[in-house]
Amino acid sequence: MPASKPTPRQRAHARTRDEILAAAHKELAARGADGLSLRAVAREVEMVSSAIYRYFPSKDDLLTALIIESYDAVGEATEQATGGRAAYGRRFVRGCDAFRDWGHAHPHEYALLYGSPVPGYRAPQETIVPAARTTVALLRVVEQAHLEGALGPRAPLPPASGPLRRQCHALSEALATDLPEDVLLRFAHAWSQIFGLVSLDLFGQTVGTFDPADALAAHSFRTAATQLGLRP
Amino acid sequence: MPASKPTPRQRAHARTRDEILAAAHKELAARGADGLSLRAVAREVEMVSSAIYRYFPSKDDLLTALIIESYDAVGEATEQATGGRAAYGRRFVRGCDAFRDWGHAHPHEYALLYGSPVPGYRAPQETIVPAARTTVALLRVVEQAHLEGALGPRAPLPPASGPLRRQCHALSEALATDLPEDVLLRFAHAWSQIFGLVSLDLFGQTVGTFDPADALAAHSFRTAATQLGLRP
DNA sequence: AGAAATGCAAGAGCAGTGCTCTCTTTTGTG
DNA sequence: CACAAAAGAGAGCACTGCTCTTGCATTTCT
Repeated sequence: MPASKPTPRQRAHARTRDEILAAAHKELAARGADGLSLRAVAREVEMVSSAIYRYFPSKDDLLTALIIESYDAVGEATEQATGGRAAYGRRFVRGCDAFRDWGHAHPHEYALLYGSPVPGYRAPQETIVPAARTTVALLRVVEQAHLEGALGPRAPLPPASGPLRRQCHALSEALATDLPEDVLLRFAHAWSQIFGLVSLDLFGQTVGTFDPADALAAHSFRTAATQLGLRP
Repeated sequence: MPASKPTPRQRAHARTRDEILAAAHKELAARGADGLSLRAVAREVEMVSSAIYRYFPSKDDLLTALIIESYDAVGEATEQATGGRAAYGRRFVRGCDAFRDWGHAHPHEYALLYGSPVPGYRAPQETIVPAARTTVALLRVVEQAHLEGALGPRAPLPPASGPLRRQCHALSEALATDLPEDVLLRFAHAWSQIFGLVSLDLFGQTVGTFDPADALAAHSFRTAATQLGLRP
């Protein structure tokens, strides 16, 4: 039973759902994740609060829909940025920049996705795939570089423990990639660094040190690319 | 006007304040930052909710007190771990482990300190110093190693832009350290990586990849230490 | 075309929240 | 010991998520 025939009723339902979602996004951007009030959303779309429950069984479900949309947005942005024909190092850095820029443009969404988990909220299965898009976009750049033999010299890495090597192996299979273990590890570290920097920046942890963090971010991303063996 | 003579009344006030704070900590640990309800705290200490306001003017002030306590706790833990006479690389890694362990032991506190900023809450000035303790503890290890000339070889770094060099310079003065610019930058990257990894882990961003993240964490911290030129 | 089924919005209401105000009780101190 | 200051109690306001019932509109079937 695919969308063989969207009845007028279904169309109306979907349209209202989208309206609610748009209003919720607006609220989220304006007031943040826990300032997000179902009643405020209801006011925005000129409905009574209880009517929202016809479209989203609970606030968590509304939140989930928002999270998925946001993951897709940031994933899309990063994918876009990593495309093109530039050198792999450049594409990687551009992807990082896109990630950071998106965060700056949507701080509340970023906080929702990458910040403290909302208490009582358990991320459902369907968020996992969109959540991975950003990371995978960056990883694909490294993968392409590796496949073309364009990966330059890298500093030696400490030896990996048994469990860690097993996780790398499992991850390789899950991602259907044949990146060598050490590249995978380097990528994990690079992603930690990138994510850490952007989070420190957006969560206000850089005040009094590297604030604004633009210059540090540029240097950090470039360093990460270099450590991965990506050439500019 | 220092605490020249704490009157019985002041003592009682301080005692009650501490009780409230302890109860709030308990609530925070149990239910998380926005599950933290003033009324629940009041119930815990067997007071009526309005009575709390004699001790904390608002929920934000209570939160601030909690934040400072928590920053001090994690800072203390990290400082402890970086002490001793072991090699600098070991001490650094131990500090990282302590940071991560504290986060695992107090996930809600970690989220409060390092996660999404609580909406509407603006961290007051007095949180800045305790907030820096953890980072400074790790930095001091690097500093000591540098002073003793024990900093080993490091991979080359991309060139730093003008603004970045200025920030490094200002930071050096603020920290009263004479670490060279490149070491400061490497430290910033290392801290980003450490922080990023712990946050990814604690915020559930590693599911399906490196989960549990213990092995990756160990490798990450070791790598960070190596990149800083710290010898095990 | 008329009747039945269905989706939908509205409204009231519950239990909870932060916070303010007033009033009474306790308690340390001149 | 009397009194003023501090602490606690309680009611109340505006808000929250969520549930349930009640009419109304629209679609679908006969």
